[in-house]
Amino acid sequence: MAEKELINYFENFLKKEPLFINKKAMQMNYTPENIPHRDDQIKNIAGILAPSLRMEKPSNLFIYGKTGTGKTVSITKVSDDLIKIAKKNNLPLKIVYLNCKLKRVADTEYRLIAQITRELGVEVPATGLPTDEVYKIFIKEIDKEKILLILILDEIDQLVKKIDDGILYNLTRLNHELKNTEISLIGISNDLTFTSELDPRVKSSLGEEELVFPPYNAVQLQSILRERVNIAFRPKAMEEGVIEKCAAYAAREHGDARRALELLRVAGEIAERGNEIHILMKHIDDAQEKIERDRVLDTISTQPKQFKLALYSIFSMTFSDDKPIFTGDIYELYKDACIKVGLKPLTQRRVSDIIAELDMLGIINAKVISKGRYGRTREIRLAIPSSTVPKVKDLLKTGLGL
DNA sequence: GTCAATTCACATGAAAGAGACCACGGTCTAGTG
DNA sequence: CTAGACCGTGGTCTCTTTCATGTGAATTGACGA
Repeated sequence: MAEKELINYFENFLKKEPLFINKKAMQMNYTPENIPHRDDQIKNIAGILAPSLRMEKPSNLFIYGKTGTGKTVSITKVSDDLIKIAKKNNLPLKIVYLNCKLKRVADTEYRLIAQITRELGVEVPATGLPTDEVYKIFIKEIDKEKILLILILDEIDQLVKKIDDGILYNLTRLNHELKNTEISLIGISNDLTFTSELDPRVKSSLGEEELVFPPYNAVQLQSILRERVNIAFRPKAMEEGVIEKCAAYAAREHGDARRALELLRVAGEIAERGNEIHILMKHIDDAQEKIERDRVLDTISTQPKQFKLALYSIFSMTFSDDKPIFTGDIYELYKDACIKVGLKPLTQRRVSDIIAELDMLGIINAKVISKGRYGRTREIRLAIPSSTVPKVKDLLKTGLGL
């Protein structure tokens, strides 16, 4: 770019009215003033938690709902307000919110307890201590004076999937050991069938109250989007029908409001970068593609080397609809690739697991089929658009030093 | 032709090992008065 | 005498390996029509 052009570009940039006026409102961790279409649920939660203000232990609560149905916003809203009131009246009420899905934060029993203790203001080493030692520290900390602790465990299904439900049992039973303090648990789960796999004892004590967050429909999504758009964008920033389209896209994905907001935000960013005055319909499509591509590239780049190698082997196969590929083929290719890179190949057992995990990540589709006399194996197909394959391959090549 | 047994090529489970990371307590060392 | 360096022990956590068991339908082969 020539000198003059660049200057012009910057000047134009400055002159141009920005699309966003408050981008924060479109970001995920933003808690809006209003949460539309969730009045009933919020009232419900408030009603259940309200006794805590009188220092009575609220019932344990269980909240279900698919992703992006407003569970987390609702609960943070209620707990924020609750804390405000408690502070004003000098009540010893504490609320700890934890997301169990976050890797290396709360995905094991040790780390969960350690993290809660940290939230309460006591430093605990990240590792090195026996688990019951951490329990002791935790108990000592909360039980030294009379407080009421409300523990919110988001994505609790992940926790139970990774460990077992013994930890929940321990937590519910903790109240018996505490002299001063009482603990209430709030579990949030994306998986509606979650409790059926729980130990009946845990199930009954945890699910004293239950609440379901139904998915938003397209009309509700529209009004949510409108509300946020008014805060985030300057007036008349988008073409007619853009919001409707966003809502429709997200409604197709089981009414995920988070998705809808992200879509609109990315569309805005694309429009801004393209020097457009309005967000157009086509920006939504571009955004959809970009989000998907970024997701894939992001998940792949954070995978360990062996995963990349396995994936590279998969992508080295030629895909066609009439000739699917199987685990055995991949493993042969994978072994060759290992030798090329100078890595010790893993066993087939492990590679089998890796393929299953890549399937979970949505990068490939691996279906277990039986070929009768010719054995049982996974039939592997691509789950990403073929247009992104070259990009992924490049990423893998540089990542592996091929 | 029919039906049960066989067989393949992995899937799936459980258990245990390796190696990284870390805290704690005890011992050693060097610097200080 | 004491603060800090340096070990050994014991703990968690992730990634793997090893060993064992499971599995669904194409194939096979016996059997009867």
